[in-house]
Amino acid sequence: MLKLTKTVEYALISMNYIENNSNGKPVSAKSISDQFSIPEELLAKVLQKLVKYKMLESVRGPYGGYKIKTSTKNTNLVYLIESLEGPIGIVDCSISNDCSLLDSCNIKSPIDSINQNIKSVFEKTTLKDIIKGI
Amino acid sequence: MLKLTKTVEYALISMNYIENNSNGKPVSAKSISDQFSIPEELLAKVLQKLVKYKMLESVRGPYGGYKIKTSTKNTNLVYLIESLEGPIGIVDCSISNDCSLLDSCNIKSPIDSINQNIKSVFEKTTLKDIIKGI
DNA sequence: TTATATACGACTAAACTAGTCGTATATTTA
DNA sequence: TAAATATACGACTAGTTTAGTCGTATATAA
Ligand code: SF4
Ligand code: SF4
Repeated sequence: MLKLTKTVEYALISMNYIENNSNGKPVSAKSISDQFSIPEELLAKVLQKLVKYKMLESVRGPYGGYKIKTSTKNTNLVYLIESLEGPIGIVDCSISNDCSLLDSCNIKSPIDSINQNIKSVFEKTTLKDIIKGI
Repeated sequence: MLKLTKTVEYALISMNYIENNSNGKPVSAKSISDQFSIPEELLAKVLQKLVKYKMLESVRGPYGGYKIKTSTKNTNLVYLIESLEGPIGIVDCSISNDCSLLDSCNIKSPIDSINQNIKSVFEKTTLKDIIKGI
């Protein structure tokens, strides 16, 4: 409950590792997977999504791999998480309005408020914070 | 991801409903289950846990049910959630120290900080806030 | 041309969450 | 004291989500 997914953790670990081990050269999925014992195919899919959403760029072929896009170091975690996992919300109705209790629900308003506070924690944290360590 | 469980939602809905429909008399699980179309046995188990952790008190037999313990209106949501679901933590290592990456992990420190911020959102919210609506 | 590495979708396994069932116990009222 | 009502509690099943695997295609350096 209230957990991040491994996908998100792998993304953050990778961004940090790439930033600190790149020197301008691309870092391969394999090298990250070795370093942290993350299943290679799984990690590759995560990195590919980060490329899709412009947080990394990729270089194919031998000596290829992934590089950080410096322009996205100010990206906040809501963007990263939602890119990987879809909308953040602590209950169904904060995402989709399809809860069957919606009409009778007596806690929606305070829950919405909590949800907003949770989101703002992730909004205030940027990739820069993760890459440096706080 | 980052979702509350139905158990927690049912607990909050029930506390709110009991508070506003009690008039000193106990409110039965059945009546709450009817009102919100929550499976009766499931709800009963949730309410029983709330009794176990002193947020409700129960009255057995006909005309029985559950009453709010006024002393616990200042209870915060960390206490309620952890009573029902165990320790709150956005990653494994914020709960149990048994992550296999613990030694090599390069994001533990910033993640710990985020985790603390998330917990404090729930710490700052009390049952009073939920019962009234914010 | 070969080896390396990303790209992408389909599939399986494992874990967690939600819901059900059966039985026991307490208490009110007739 | 019998019957009806309602909580107490543990075991079990079903459903959903998360994690991980596999197969195939494509790009590129040497
Ligand atoms: S409407 Fe109420 S019960 Fe349904 S998801 Fe929202 S908060 Fe939860
Ligand atoms: S040690 Fe790192 S990888 Fe493991 S749970 Fe903690 S933050 Fe996640």
